[in-house]
Amino acid sequence: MRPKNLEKEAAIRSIALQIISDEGLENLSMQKLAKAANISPRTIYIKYENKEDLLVKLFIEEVLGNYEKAVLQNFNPEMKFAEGMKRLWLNTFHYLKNNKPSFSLIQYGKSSPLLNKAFQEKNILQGAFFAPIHVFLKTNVEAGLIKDLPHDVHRALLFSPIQDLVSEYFDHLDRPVQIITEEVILTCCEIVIKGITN
Amino acid sequence: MRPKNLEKEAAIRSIALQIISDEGLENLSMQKLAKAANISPRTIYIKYENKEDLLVKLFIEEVLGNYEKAVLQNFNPEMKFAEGMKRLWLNTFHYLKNNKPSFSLIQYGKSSPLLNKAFQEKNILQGAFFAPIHVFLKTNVEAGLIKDLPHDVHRALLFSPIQDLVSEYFDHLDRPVQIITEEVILTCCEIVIKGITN
DNA sequence: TTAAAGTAAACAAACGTTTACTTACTTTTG
DNA sequence: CAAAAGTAAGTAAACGTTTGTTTACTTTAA
Repeated sequence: MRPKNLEKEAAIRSIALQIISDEGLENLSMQKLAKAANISPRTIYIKYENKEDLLVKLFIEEVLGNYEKAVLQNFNPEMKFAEGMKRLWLNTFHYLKNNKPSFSLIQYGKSSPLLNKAFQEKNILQGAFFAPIHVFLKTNVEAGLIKDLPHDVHRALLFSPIQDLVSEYFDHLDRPVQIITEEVILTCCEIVIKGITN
Repeated sequence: MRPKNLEKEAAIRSIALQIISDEGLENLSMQKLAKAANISPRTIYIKYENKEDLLVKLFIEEVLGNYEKAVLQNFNPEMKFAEGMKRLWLNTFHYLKNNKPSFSLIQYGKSSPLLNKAFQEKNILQGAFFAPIHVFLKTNVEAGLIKDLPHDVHRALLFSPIQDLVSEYFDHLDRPVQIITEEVILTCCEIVIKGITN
């Protein structure tokens, strides 16, 4: 039996992300993707059931999976609060600024009903993504160091600004000066820490 | 000469938003829109040049225009910082939670290259949206009350959490309890204020 | 009467997906 | 230990639909 060509599978995923990032999710078609990856449309259907299946797997496995890994690198829930937060913020910044296609699909995850639904199901049913962050926040709440709020609210307060700053980073790539530097990120992180700390 | 039927124009816009919110931008087609609005596809092309033109005008004029108006209601840049922030946060929360289709398109504005580009051009060339907020922040920086940062960075720190909380609000509509209440919003607003204040 | 607003029906192009076939590798066989 | 048999991977070309947009015509009110 002829074995699967794993390079082709990888090409499908990375080129799909590329197209979504450059032209938008609404402009990704199976035929365009096949042509760009230099394969037959049929080949995509060997690896994925249909377009929805491709998009959901791309989002959940490829993008969110790697994103989670990158963000949690060298992080552990027993770190001191400020130290842990800075680690998470810097990991997020460094990973996303070098992976624009992933960032684009993550943004679409907040817009597209298809991807949003897929994320919620995965997140609710199988225990959440980013479990160590859950533990980290819970520990710090119990120690009385930070304010007690539902986890989703914590997430909005502590991590939505860094995602917005990454978005600004990409917007500023087309402009004369880059205002979003590692220094700015750390300043912002301190501001967020100051707010949530008791 | 036969006059334009303004009701049809309004129907096109509101039904387009509805479809985008329910099924996603990638599932909005001109023919589907025409059928849902009970008009001929040709009628859309009397009012809009093409699909891009429709989407951009929907986003910039209809959605962002009304959103700006709602957020700035009863706000003025001379308010005390904490008071002004709470006004802006509550206006945002109340408007968006009652206008899910608008919120959906705003989210797409951060993902879709088409809408993102349209927003940046409008925002950079014609003086920004939300000009009174610019003044408000500048005044408070100059008075030494809040930290001095680029405006885009301020925006990420001060307003991205409220948008994320609205997203949580909608996610929790399908669940047994709503955790995002006006009380939670105000608590979060105070946390953000505490962080940015000198 | 005039002219833009509006409709029904159609256009070519592109869509997601499938059919019919070939290729390339593993396993079985003499 | 080669050669034949078997099988999933992969391709080229096509399927019927739907896409964005237009053509040819009708309606409406100044």
